[in-house]
Amino acid sequence: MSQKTYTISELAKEFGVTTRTIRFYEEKGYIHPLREGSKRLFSAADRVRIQLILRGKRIGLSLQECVEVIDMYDPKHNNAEQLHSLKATVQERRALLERQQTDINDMLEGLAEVEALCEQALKNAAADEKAHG
Amino acid sequence: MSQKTYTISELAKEFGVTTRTIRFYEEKGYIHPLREGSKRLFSAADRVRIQLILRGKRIGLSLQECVEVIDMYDPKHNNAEQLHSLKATVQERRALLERQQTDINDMLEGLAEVEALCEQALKNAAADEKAHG
DNA sequence: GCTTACCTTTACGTTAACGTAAAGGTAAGC
DNA sequence: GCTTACCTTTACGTTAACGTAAAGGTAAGC
Repeated sequence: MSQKTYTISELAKEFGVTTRTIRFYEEKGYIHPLREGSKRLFSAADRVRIQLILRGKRIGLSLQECVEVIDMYDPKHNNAEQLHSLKATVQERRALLERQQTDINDMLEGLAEVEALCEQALKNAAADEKAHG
Repeated sequence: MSQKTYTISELAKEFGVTTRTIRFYEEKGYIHPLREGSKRLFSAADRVRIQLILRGKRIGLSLQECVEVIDMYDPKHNNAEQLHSLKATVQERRALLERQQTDINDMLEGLAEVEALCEQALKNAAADEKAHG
């Protein structure tokens, strides 16, 4: 049984990006799909990798940073000499992400307040309408 | 008693950005410091606004998006006609931020695992060292 | 066999968010 | 009065992450 593969437009549609975006990622060496003739053939692993890249992007990482984080999950980069520096990188990234969480929480709180104010004002406007309109 | 003001380099230093960044924000109309002769004088309100912009940036908003969110807090934009569209904008932004939180949580979990693996491998390496070195 | 819907490469264009260099004004301290 | 440390404006440069256009190959369906 051969593995399931995907075309470029299938993945583009699934992830809500253009085919240009996916080609760009290959151009930069972030993904390496196989070829069938000249056409790209994406494996399940390619698909997951693109998914991870886009997830990283959503939290504000650059593409470069995305693949750095993703490659941390790859066992072949875990040779003993690099473990110390890898750990440092992970912890640094972690601190940054935790700071982002704080920022997001602050903003969500603020937005909840504004939303409540809006609803109150809308109610008042509606009551006003009823009384005078 | 006159209000406390700040120079451009004071704020740049406090927030860890260059003076160019702050001038750029004014250039784009995101802040409007007063002038004393040709020199910029930043009020406490200016300072807070810059702080909010930088906080927005940290969670991946564009400058434009930052000021849009910030201006939601400004009562003078809350006239009745715009409340509905304002509320929609707020909720949209909120959904996006919550998605980002999910993404960040996923990534933190993954990084915690990798970190644990690293520490284990380092321990093993140290034990190995002791046994054979 | 010809449309239609895909796919390909090459290559120049675009926007955001500043960086950087040039050229100069000003106020404080020795 | 001259250095030092600030401040100013103008203007061209840079990087990331694609967009877009041109020019063409291919496979399926009528």
